Amino acid sequence: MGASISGLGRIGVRGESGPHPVFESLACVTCPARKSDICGGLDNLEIRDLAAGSNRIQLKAGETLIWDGDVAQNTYVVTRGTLRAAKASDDGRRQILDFLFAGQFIGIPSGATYQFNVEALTEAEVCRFDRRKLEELMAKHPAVDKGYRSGTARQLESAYDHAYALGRRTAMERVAAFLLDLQASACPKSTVGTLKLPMTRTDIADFLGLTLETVSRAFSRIKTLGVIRLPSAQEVEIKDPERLKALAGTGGL
Amino acid sequence: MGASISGLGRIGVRGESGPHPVFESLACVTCPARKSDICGGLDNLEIRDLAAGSNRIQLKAGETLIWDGDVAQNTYVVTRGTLRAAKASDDGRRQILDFLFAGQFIGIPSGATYQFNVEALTEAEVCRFDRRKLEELMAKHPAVDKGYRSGTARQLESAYDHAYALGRRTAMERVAAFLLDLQASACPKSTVGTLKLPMTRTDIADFLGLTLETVSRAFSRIKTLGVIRLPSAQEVEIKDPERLKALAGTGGL
DNA sequence: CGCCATGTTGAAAATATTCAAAGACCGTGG
DNA sequence: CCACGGTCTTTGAATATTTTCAACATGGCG
Repeated sequence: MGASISGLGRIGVRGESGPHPVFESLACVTCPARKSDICGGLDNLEIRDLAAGSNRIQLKAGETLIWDGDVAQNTYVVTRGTLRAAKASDDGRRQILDFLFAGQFIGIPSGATYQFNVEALTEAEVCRFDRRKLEELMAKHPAVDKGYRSGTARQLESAYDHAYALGRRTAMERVAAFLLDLQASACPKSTVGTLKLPMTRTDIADFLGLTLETVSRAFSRIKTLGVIRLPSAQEVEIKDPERLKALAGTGGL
Repeated sequence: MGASISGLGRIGVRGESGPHPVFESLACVTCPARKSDICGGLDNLEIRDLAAGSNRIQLKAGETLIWDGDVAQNTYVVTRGTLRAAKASDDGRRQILDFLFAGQFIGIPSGATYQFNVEALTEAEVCRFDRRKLEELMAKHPAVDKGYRSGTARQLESAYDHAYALGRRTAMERVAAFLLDLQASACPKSTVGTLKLPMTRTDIADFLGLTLETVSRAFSRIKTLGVIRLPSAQEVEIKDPERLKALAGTGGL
């Protein structure tokens, strides 16, 4: 689906090489994240400014983009693949804060350092913006400022929904709601109605505040009820969205 | 502590009356939120712009400032008292997202409507900014823009910490960490080291994703261990902060 | 002084976790 | 091409934590 697009995006911009205005702005024009928060408000001429302040980074599955505690110098827009943002404590516990798909941005520092890790779940590509340059861009282009603001607000809202799920939903409800959220998101799909999960049961558990066994049991249960089908462990076909909503307990929220 | 301050703030600005530049800017100068995100970057001359676009609202304990689903027209800065932001589902479950003390702002809409309630826990006062005027102010004063941005980022970070607590901490750890957070916050104190809780056990439970009984048991347990003292149900004296940190399991996060 | 909301404590029940074992899947190398 | 090893997933049974239900205590306020 994004093969030719990302192919173009990489012309003359291998790995961490510096910006290259003409090709970069071309890359922007065809970028899967072209309509995303930061880039969305600019026209194809204005976007050159943005392209000049950014460059692409290729990530292999498992690679870490952001380390907890690192000095926060960049903000990234995901252009391909899936990443996860997580907090880990040194006793081994982990809480995944969000799964990041194409179009989302990450790296909103409140202080001098990042307070979470970001790792690639699959092969991925991100567009890197230097914070200082990005702030200049925001000052120059109100559309960038506004996009950044509304993107941050959306992330805050999503964090609030997540808090409700973690604090007040049962295991079954969390898993059902998770599948519905994925369906509505930019999560890869094999066909419409069939999700191709880029994350493991452990990842899902760490996102939902459960154990991997509990997640697996919930999947099995929902399958047994005939609400989903599992062609493979990574593929989820939602056969009955209405009943899935009922399982998610989406009664007024 | 804020008696004379809020007294001054109310000169000629009773209830929901309109802005009154001179007195308002005076109110700003002595406002407890003078150094907060939105107002903090401006000098006493520039702040008149802000004062002209804002007005004070008095709230009684229990009053609702924001209704879930309302059109998001305002952003508020808390100038006195304590509020709570929460999501409620119509089956009676509730998740408190944050307790708001003086200096914090609330009402960052990602869409057209608010997605949570905000209610006053105590008698309170907030400063209301019309969203449209606030956006003009952000365009005009980079300091306001920056303050809003960093305030939002801080809220996002706090939401992430909360997600870790809700997803991965035990009941005991959540309660212990909650007390430490309160101690570090603008939560009212009777004396240094003694918190004056403006919220009930039920509120704490709904914030921590627990039941009120579990919260009560955790308080009792921590008291029995000699780590806190409870002069009354609403007062918590932290006798041994180090052991409280240990109970919070703050081992690397 | 007494009422009503708030808080505490106990015992039983429910939910999710932990520990354990076995099965499925994937990629690699023989 | 198939066997092998490792990772991921599923499922079961025992255990732990938290919730639920219930009763009683406390305390602020009319």
